[in-house]
Amino acid sequence: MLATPSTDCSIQRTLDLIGDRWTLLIVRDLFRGVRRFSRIHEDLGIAKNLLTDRLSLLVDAEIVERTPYQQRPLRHEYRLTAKGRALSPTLVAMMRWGDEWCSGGQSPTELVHDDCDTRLELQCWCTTCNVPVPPTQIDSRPGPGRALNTAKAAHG
Amino acid sequence: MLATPSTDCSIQRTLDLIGDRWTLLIVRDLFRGVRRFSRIHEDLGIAKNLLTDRLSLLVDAEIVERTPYQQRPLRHEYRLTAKGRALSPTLVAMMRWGDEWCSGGQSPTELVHDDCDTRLELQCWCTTCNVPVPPTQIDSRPGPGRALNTAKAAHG
DNA sequence: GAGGTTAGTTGCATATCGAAACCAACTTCC
DNA sequence: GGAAGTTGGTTTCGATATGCAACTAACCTC
Repeated sequence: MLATPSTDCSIQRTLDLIGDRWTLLIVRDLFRGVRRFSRIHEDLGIAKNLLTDRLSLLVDAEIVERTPYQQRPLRHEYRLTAKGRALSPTLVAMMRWGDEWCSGGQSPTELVHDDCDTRLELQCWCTTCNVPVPPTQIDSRPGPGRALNTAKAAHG
Repeated sequence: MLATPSTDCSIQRTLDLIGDRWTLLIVRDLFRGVRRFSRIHEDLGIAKNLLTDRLSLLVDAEIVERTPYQQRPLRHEYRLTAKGRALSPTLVAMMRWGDEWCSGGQSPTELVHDDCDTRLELQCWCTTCNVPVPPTQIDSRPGPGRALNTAKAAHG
């Protein structure tokens, strides 16, 4: 969680916010509806001081918001913001990878389409052609956010 | 990088392997074709002892393989295995998130569909309905890899 | 008013990190 | 043939982060 000297890489910037051992697990719990300090604490087994620290970093980063769920005694819960919910594909990607490569292809939990109960895949999607795009049809190029760099074969 | 007591969660298992500040950046460099110790070292600014450590963990995890690229002096380079290349969607997801939320929507690098040059989104895809599935239409259920757990609203 | 619940803070031992120095096996330059 | 450079590390050590346990505070229930 260092202030890295702003390299022009979105992966780097993302990891600066969520790239430690606990943060994404906290976000996962919030997705699952585990929203209170004590519940997250017991679910993850994270030390309380670290949980306090990580939650406040997440709130600072506007990934999570802290809202009261009762007065007297005043208690807060933690909820994902739109920015936080946008981490969904990242978590899904990790989950699918873990399923495939760390659990012998057997998912502990499956994600399915609520309409038809089909197990979901994660893919790149072209909004123009309206088709999924496999890795082989992906090109990369320097984007509007700072150029100057070579950015040749930037990904796969 | 602790030996976590095997919780039934693929996200957890994935983070046990790649969930620290450097590992995914190393993987990103390998995707980009930066494969040698000294090049990764200077590109990331990572301490050499940590790079040695992380590379050997990646090799142990079979995400990376170490192969000689010359004899006399014997030198090795690091290449992604199939398991490592399968991390592509995870990196793409993080890249898109960082573009959207940490770079003011301005991508330093864009991924585009080679057919039509449209910037790509990463989404869940239902192979039955042949449509992209937004987070709100995702359900989750216990999978074949170990059941017993409650696994109610597990994701979105 | 004793005990429980929730959400923390504080203090301290230990583990991990980061920077720099050092090392070894070569190669190239002069 | 000796000096300096390159690559890929290992070692050392002070700084930082982590994990555990104890403590606190505000309230509620019995």
